[in-house]
Amino acid sequence: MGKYHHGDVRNVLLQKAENILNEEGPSGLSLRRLARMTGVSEAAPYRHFDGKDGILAAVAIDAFERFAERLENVAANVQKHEERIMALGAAYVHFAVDFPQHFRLIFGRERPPLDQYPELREAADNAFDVLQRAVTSVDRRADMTLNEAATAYNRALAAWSRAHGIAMLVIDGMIVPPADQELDDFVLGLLAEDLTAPENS
Amino acid sequence: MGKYHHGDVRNVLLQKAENILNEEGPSGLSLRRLARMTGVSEAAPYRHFDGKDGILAAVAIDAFERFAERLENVAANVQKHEERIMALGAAYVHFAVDFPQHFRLIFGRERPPLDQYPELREAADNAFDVLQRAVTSVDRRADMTLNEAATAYNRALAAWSRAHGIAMLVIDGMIVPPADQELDDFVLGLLAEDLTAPENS
DNA sequence: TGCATATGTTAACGACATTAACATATGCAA
DNA sequence: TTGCATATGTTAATGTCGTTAACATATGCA
Repeated sequence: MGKYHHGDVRNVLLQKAENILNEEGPSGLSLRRLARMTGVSEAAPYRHFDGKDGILAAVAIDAFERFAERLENVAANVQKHEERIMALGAAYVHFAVDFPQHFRLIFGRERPPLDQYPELREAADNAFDVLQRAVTSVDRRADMTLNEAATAYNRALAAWSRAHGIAMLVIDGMIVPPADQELDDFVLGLLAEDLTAPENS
Repeated sequence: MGKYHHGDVRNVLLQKAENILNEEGPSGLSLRRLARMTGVSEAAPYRHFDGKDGILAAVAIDAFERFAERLENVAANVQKHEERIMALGAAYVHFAVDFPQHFRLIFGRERPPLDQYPELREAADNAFDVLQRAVTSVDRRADMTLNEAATAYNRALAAWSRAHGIAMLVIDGMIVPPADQELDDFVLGLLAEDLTAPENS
């Protein structure tokens, strides 16, 4: 009785899911609506994905890959260590601003559990590896003492935390970047602030 | 026909809502379940709150107040400017770790719109005022130039961003604080890292 | 005492995620 | 080519949710 849809339903679903996520976030993404928009029955998505979490996992994998790609590009194109850390931070925030919902998805509580989606775990690990390698690369010398290694690790965490905080506060609207300044410049300025420095910057 | 519940339903609902939120987050908080747990009909909460957002707003107000209270305590008890910034950052993260769901609620996308809940807006503004005043207090001199004022503001933003980033990454499990170290010490170490400093810390 | 209002209740509506039972298309083996 | 296992659809059902309407009872004040 029922007419069949053309092929490639999986990709169409995934594409529309990305669009909806971008506009309304994970809670606005309804499988039924998604199915209706795709012109397919309401149960069809379950043939291609492991329920709602399955779709979110697929979108998150995509997001992680694009995220890692951007970071890798930046890391490869900036030679000096300090500049690279800064450039990475700016790219980190820029990605969050460009794809706020994707950013929230890969970090927030709505992300499907990594244990249940091995590919998702892989994508996540890869993205964070890129980040950490790029930040600590210069410090990874064979003759490092344990203490030096720990310091390098702490520097990576500090850089990451700062970029993450700026990204979060900006996409949540708690920080409004000045309109008369490039986003990257604004971010670079914040990253470079040293809280232990004397009063006058 | 129906038996009536005793008085003070509003507070009982609010209390249970806090508990559920702590354990399962905003999406796990269902009005119907909440009503059932309270031993009241499924429509009763609507007599006391403006739907689900209304309950979340009430919880968020509470969270903002406790948050501001902690920050104020710290700010009042640390005299030296740099130390105060650091102590505030540690308290900020500590609150997030103690009440991760509350922290997420007051910052995240699930927070009810401030426009629709004036008391919520007030609570939010107050909390951020406490923060910003404490961070910039020393810099608020009458003879400040415009440039100096901008710098002070940037320092506040930088401090806030860093603490926020650490808080988020820790409660999301992306950063695992070392077990052999006090949380506050770990946070203080991260906050003090200067990314522009030479390699050896 | 009487009545407006606050506070409850039941019952309904529509959206949702998920699953079971069933139907059709597709590709590979004989 | 035929036949069948499997992939991919469909419809229909279950149970949850937020919300609201219609109705019932308690409370406090004129």
